[in-house]
Amino acid sequence: MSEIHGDREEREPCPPDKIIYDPQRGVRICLETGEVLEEQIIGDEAEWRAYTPEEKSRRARVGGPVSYAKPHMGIDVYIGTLREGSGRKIRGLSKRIEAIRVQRGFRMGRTLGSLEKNINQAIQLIDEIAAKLELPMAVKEEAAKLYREAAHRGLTRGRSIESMVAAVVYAACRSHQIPCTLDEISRLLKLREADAKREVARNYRLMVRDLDIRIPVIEPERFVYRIASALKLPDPVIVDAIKIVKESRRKGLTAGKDPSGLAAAAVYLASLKHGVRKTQKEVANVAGVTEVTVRNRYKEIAKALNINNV
DNA sequence: AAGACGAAAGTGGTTGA
DNA sequence: TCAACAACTTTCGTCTT
Repeated sequence: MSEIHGDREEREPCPPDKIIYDPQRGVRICLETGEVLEEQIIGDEAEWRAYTPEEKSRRARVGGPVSYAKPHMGIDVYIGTLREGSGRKIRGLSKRIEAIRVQRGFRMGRTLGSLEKNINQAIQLIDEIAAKLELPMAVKEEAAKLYREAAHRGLTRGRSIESMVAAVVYAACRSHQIPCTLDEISRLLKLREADAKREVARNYRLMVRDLDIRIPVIEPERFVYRIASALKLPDPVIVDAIKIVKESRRKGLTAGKDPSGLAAAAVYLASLKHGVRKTQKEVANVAGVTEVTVRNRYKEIAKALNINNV
C-alpha cells in the first residue's frame, strides 16, 4: 500500500478555519495536527489577502470602506432610558442632570458632531493598531463596528478613547480567533500603568455585557504556535504541544483556564520531551502569564496524561 | 547561581443565595 | 447585596541541577 494513501487519519484534510498563516515564515500551519503546509497561497484567497502588503498600505484614512468610516452612516441615535448607557444605574443628581443634558444635546445635533469626532478619532487609532498587529481587514472592521455601537450607546463617555479602542480591538481579535492578550494591546496603546490595564479589562467586560455580544475563548492551539515560534522552537515541538492541548481538553482540564497559560504549559512540556528545554520563565514571559501559572498547568497536565519526567 | 518547586496571601471578577 | 468561589499573581523559603 502506498504510504501516501495509507494513513486515513493524516489524510483528513484540515478544515479551513483550523489553518493559520504565519506571515513571517510565509507558511501555513494546521492546528489539528500541527503540520506545516509549506508555502502556496501567496495569492488571492480572500482570507489571506489582508496580510499582503498592498492591503496594509491600502488602509484608508477616514473615508475608507462604506461600512464604518462614513461620517453619517448608521447614526441611529438611540439613547434608551436614563438608567441605561453604562450598564450601571445612574446614581446621583449631577449625573442624572448630565444625562438629560446629553439627551438634549442630541436633539440639537451638537453632541452628534462630537460623537462623530470621537468615533473618527477612535477609528484612526484602530487603524494604527491594526497595522502594527497586521490584522486582517475583517478584524479591523469588526473593531470599528464595535466601537461605533459602544459609542452610540454611551459606553465611551467618561472613558479614554485609547482604553476603549484597546477593548474593541481585543474583542475583535477574539471574535476572529486571533491569539492576542489584553496586555500586548494595551502596551501598543501606551497604556502601561497597571490601573490603565485594569480599565481596559473593565471596558471590555462592560462592552460585552451591554452590547450583548458573545465572544469565544481563543483556542489554546492558536497560542501554541505563537509561543513556540517566539521561542524559536522547531516544528515537531509544536506538533507535540498541540497534541498535549487536545489531550488535556479531552481530560477536561481546559475549562475556565486561561488559554494562553494552557498553551504555555503544553509548549513547556513539549520542549522538555524534545530536549530543547526552555525555562518556565521564558515560556511564561512570551505567553504573558507567570511562572506559577505555567507550573500549575503543566503539573496538572502531566498528572492527568501520565507524562513522567522528561 | 539559576531554575524548579510549593505554600501562602492578595487581586479582581463571577456566581448564587 | 454579600459571601463563597475560581483563576491568576506576588512573594518567598527551600530544594535540585
